Amino acid sequence: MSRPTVHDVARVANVSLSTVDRVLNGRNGVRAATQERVRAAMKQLGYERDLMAANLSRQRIYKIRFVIPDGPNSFMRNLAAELETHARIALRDRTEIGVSLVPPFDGRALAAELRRAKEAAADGVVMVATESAEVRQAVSELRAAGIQVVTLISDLSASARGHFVGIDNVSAGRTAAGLLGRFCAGRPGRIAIVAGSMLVRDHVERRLGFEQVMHAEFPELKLLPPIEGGDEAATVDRLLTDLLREHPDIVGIYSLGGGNRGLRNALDRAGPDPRPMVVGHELTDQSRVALQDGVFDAVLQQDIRKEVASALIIIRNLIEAIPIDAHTGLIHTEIFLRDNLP
Amino acid sequence: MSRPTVHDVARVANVSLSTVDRVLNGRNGVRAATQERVRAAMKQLGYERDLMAANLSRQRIYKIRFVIPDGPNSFMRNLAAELETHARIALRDRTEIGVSLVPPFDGRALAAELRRAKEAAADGVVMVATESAEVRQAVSELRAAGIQVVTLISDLSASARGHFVGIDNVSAGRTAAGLLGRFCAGRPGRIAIVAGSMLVRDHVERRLGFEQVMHAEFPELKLLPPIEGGDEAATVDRLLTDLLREHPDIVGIYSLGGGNRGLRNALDRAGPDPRPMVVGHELTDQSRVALQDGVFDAVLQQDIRKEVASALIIIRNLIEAIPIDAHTGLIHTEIFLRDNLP
DNA sequence: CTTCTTCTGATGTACGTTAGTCAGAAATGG
DNA sequence: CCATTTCTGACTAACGTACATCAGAAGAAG
Repeated sequence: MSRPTVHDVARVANVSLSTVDRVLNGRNGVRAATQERVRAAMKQLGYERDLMAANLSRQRIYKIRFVIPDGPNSFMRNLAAELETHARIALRDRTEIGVSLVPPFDGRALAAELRRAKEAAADGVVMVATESAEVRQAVSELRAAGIQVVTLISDLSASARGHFVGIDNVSAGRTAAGLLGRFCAGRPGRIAIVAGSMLVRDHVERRLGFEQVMHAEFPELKLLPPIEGGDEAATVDRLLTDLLREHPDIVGIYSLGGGNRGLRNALDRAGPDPRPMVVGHELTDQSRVALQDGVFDAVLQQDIRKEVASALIIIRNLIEAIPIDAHTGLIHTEIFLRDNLP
Repeated sequence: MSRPTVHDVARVANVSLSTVDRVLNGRNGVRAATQERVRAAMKQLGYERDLMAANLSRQRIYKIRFVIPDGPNSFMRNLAAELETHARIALRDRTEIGVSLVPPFDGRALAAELRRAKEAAADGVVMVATESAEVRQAVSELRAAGIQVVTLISDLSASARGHFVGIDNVSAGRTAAGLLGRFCAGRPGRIAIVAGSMLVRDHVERRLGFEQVMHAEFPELKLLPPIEGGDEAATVDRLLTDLLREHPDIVGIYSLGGGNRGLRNALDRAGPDPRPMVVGHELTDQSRVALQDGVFDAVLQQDIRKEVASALIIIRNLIEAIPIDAHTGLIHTEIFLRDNLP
């Protein structure tokens, strides 16, 4: 049996095709009682509109805008590159992808760009969020204008965004602690945390999860307050070099953001005496080499391709009001050791 | 600019719509020279047939058959359940999913079921492979009949399958060794390997990767030959109990298949003296509890939902001869510690 | 140059939906 | 009960492709 069509619905509800169409597309001019009859028929038949036929008919093209941080961060550069290739493929699915770059960790600039997406009449926006009142305000405006918003990689708190696609950053932080704690087994000392900025939620959450498990399971390891390197190699290098000089008893480092090149420089300069164990994030050219050289012991990673693919599926479902499978947006944190590098 | 249509191609190639259609769908009755002109026009315009319109027109429904092992194995039961829910969703994409269960580790039964799928004129088959000449033969027949074949979870060697969806099992084995080796640091002894059957390629590959890294990086740990429990709790229990009695110096266990309930029973019976470290596969109800109780130290896991989703995308692309993104089928091995259980 | 075969073009219908027009029916108000 | 408003039905043309039919053109063979 093939699936029911509008014709079947019309027949069962004892109305004309036009009326079914009016109900289906929320046009006015149908009495409440008749609407009910139509809806009942749809439910009875298990009618689901054929999205392909519908889109074909209405010549629909989904306009999706990605708003992502600019700058030297390798991870974000990979994201931009990934979007390039996706743009071509997505056209097959009637999806047009645009990309805007904004300064990182800058709520105002992000909010301004979001407003621009609104002017451009996008159907949906996918953004790497920075926490700020202005951003939350801009997101509300977008949704009020009927534009769907999905946060990618870094979420917004208490936000009106339709969905989040990315890893569970609290869990990632906990995992990092579980690994780093075990790796440092038997040599108590201090743990340094290198963050990008406490303005982005993913970094905040990773720190939170990390500290939870560290305190609970590895009390012999003392946590230093995080240094904020802005994901820039030079800053990380400088801050970490100072920190290492100040605390010679650092046995482990958790790098929960970018700027890993700076981290490596600082470590190389400090010398290999009792090399601290290092857990980092994001498999980039730098971190991959660092793993192979034994400078990094583990790297936590989110698969950016899968995230982009998920974000596209989710935002299209949001636009079409199709229920979303809870698992679609949940990206697992991958763990790389030297042994399972791809 | 919207994408070009057959009309545009016809205009540019200076032929009629009918001729373009004949070329596009490989019907005969077009001179070679004319075919060339049409193809040139398509390339020049960057024409891509609109799959949605095409499917709408030809009323195509993709018939996909999943052939998976039957039996008490929780992991496979989850897979079956997952397929149930997918079956409903997939209908939206003109995809009809059928499921066949076959006895596990039985090449003959699998081959017979594959032939049945051929009779049923499926468009594609997704199978959890068992290594056997009969199976390879049946797969060849399917492909000769124009039926696409994708292997899921466990691959076929030198096979004619169109694609494999699952984790890199060699890498999974290496990862397991990397973890178990580090966990056993400082207490040399023997390592037990518990497999399901050496007839399925995923188990063979996991063992291979495990032994690679164990020999290379942790030579102080001696590997025992694997026991084959057929993924059945009772058998695993019996074999492992014997093994533990025979070798009191087992410090680590790698369980690369199913039957984890039996493993747990055996361990509980042996008592907690110097509890061996355990790395297992697949997050099921049993293994989750085992992690929480500290009986398991790590669980490697493949996300079956993602695998099913990927398999569907891939087999549809195979059917339509759409190029396949190499990353679509690559499922990452997820690592769960007690700290990052979902 | 004719006859026959092989190509090609023109045309129409269909797929399931959107979206419009217009006439006529039903409900509402007075 | 009539005038007026609000609903409803019948019809039509798209969207991009598939597929069938038939007439006519071009080419090959005689």
